[in-house]
Amino acid sequence: MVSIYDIAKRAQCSTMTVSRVINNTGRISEKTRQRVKAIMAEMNYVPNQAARSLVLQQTKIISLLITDITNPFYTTLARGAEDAAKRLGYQVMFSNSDENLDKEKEYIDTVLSMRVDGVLIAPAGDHSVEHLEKLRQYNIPFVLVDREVPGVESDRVLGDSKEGSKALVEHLIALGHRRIAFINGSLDISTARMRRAGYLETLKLNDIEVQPDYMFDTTYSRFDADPIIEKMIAMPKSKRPTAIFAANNFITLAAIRSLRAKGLRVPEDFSIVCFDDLDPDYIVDPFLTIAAQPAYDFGRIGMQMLIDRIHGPIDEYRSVILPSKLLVRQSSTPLT
Amino acid sequence: MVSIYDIAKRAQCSTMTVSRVINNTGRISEKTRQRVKAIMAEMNYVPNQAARSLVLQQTKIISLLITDITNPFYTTLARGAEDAAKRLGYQVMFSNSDENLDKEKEYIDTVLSMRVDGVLIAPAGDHSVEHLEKLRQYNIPFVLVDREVPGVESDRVLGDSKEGSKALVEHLIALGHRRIAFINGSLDISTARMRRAGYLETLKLNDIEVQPDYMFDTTYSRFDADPIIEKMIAMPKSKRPTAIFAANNFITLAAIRSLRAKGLRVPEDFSIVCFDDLDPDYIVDPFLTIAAQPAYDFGRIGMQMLIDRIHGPIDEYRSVILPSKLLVRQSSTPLT
DNA sequence: GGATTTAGAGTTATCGGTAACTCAAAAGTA
DNA sequence: TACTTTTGAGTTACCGATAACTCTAAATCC
Repeated sequence: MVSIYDIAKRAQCSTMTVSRVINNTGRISEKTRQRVKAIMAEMNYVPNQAARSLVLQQTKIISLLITDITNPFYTTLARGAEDAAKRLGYQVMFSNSDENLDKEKEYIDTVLSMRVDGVLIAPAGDHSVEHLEKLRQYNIPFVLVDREVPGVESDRVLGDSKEGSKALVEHLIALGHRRIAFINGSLDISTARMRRAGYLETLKLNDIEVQPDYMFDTTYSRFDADPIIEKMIAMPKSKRPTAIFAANNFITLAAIRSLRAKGLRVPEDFSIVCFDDLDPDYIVDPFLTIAAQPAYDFGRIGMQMLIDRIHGPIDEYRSVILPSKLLVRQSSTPLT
Repeated sequence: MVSIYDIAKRAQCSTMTVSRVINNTGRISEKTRQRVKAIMAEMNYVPNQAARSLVLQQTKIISLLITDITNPFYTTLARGAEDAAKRLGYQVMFSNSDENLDKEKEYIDTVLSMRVDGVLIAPAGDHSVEHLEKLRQYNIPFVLVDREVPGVESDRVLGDSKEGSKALVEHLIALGHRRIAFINGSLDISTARMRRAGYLETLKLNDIEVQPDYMFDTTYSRFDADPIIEKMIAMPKSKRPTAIFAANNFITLAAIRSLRAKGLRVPEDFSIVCFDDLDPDYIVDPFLTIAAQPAYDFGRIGMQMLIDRIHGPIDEYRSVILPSKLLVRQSSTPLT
C-alpha cells in the first residue's frame, strides 16, 4: 500500500512535508501543498493509523465492554455510545462478557494490548474490581455504565435502581398486593443490591413483613426460571405470592414463560412488574409494567464523559444518575 | 508503558530473544525462556498491538458495518459475528450507516486508514458498489451479509427473500385475501427487489392482477407511515386492500402505529404479515405473522467466511443462502 | 581430532508515520 | 546596506515490535 515515502518521492519533497500537508500543521507554501495534495489523491493515499498510533500513543479506539449486545438495554446503550464516539472522532470495539469474569478478563487483556484510548464498561460484577484496577494501573481511562463496583472510584453513569424499584413495588401495593415475590439478579452486581434495597424499603414503609422465601436470587442473563416458579407455586394458596417483581427483562421473560408452561396466566394469576426493560418501540403491544431506563443516554453520556477525560485530565470523578420512568401496562392488575 | 526494550535490558538479552519468548518462535534455551517470562510478568509487560500491526501488516480487527445495531435483526447478527470473531482471535469494530451512503463512505475511509483485516458489511444500497470497489482496490477482504450489490462479486451470506415473501403472500391468499398491499423498502436494496419479485410472482401464480396503487416504496429504517396509510384508506372500501405485506420490521411497526392512530385495528381491519422480524425472545406475546430469519447465523457464518478468506486466499467466491421460516400468528386472519 | 551441524542467541533494517531541531533563502527593518 | 526575522522546507531520531541474516560455541559425525 502506498505510504508517505511514495508520496514524498513523487512530489520530490521530504516525508515531513507530506506529513504536514496531511495534518495541516507547520508552514508550507500553498503551491507545495497543492502539489502534494494532488499526488496523494492521484496515488490513492490513505494514512496508516497503526503507524500513527505508534508514534502518537493514541489509537482513537474506545472499547465498549458490555455483558450482551442482544440485551435490548445494552443494544440501545451501544448505539448511543457509537453515535457519540463517531461525532468525536473515535471508533468503537465491542465485546460481550456474558457476566462472566473469565471472559471479561480476556477482553481486558486484549484491550490493553490494543492500547485503546479508553474503556466504557458495564462490569460483570463486584469481582471486576481486579480488572478495573488493571486498567487504572496501565493508565487507561474508563467509565462505568449501569453498574458500579465497590472500592472503585471513577466516572459513572448509573440508573436510579433503588427509586425505580420503589416505584414498581409501590405500584403493586397500591393495587392491593401484599405478598410480593422478588426475583433478583446476582447480589454481586450493584444494581441487584439497589433493587433489593428498594424492595425491602418499600415493604417496610408499608408495614409489610419481609418473607425471606419470597426472595430469589438468580442471574440477569437468560436462564430457566422453572425451579423458582415451582417453589413459589408449591406454597399453600393462602401464602403464595400474588405478584412478582422481576429485577430485569430476561428474568421477567423466563418467569412468564415458566408460569405459562404450568398453566398460570399473567396478570390473572400473578401480576408482574419489572425493571430494566427499555420498551423497544418495535413491540406492537407493550404488555409489561416496567421501570424504563434511558438506555441511549447511558451510552451517549458515558462515551462523552470518557472522551472528555481522555482529552484533558480531570481532577474529580463525576457521577450521572439517570432516572427511570414507571410505565404501567397490562402485566399488573388490582388484586381481586 | 513497559516495552520489549525494558524487558531486554533487565533480562540482559536482546529484544529478539524477548520477542521469541512472546511468540514462542525460534530457538531458545528453557532457562532463558523462564527468566524472560518471569521478568515480563514482574514488569507487567503487555505487547503493543499497534507496533505489531505495523510490521506484521495485520491488525486482528474486523469492521462490522451495518445499518443500525438497534434493528433486532442486526443486533443478533452482530452477536453471532462477535462470538465467531472472538473464537478466531479477532476484535470487532462496529458502525451504523443508517442506510446512508455518505455515512457509509466515511466509515469506509476510516476502515481503510485503520487497516482492518476485513469487513463484514450489510451495504446501504446498490450505490455502495463504489465503496466495495474501494475495499477491493486496497485489497481488503469483505463479505456481504443480508444484501448483495449488482456488479460486485464476493462472498455472501444472504436470506431467501424471494421464497420468504412467497410464503407470506401465499399465506394471505390462503386466508382468502385478494387485495394485498405491499409496502417495500428502497428498490436500491437487493432484498427489497427480491421481496418484490416474490410478491409479484405469487400474485401471478394465483391469477391475481397486480394493482400498482397497492405497491408502496419507502425505506427500511424508522419512518412515518401516515402518508401511505392515508392513501390506502382513501380508496373506496370495495377497492381497499384487506391485507398488507410489509417488507421489514420497521415498516410493519410504522404501519400498525399509523393504522391505530386512525382507529383501525390489526387484524380485524387489516391483516399484516412481514419479513425480517427476528422474533426476539423477550417479546411476551409474539403477535406478528413473520418470515423469521436466522440472524445469528448470518453473523456467525459471515464472520467465519471472512476470516477464512483472510487466512488463505480462496479462488472462488462462496454464497450461503439461509432459509427463513414462516411463523403464523395473530396479525393475520381469514378474510370474512 | 578436525569438519560439519545445530542450538542459542545477537545485529540490522524496516514497518509508516511524527516531534524536535536545523538551516538556507526570502522578506522586513533600521 | 547590513542585520534581523520569517518562511518553507529538510534531517534525524524514535514509537515498539519482527524478519532475515549473522555469528559463536557446543554437539555430532566420520
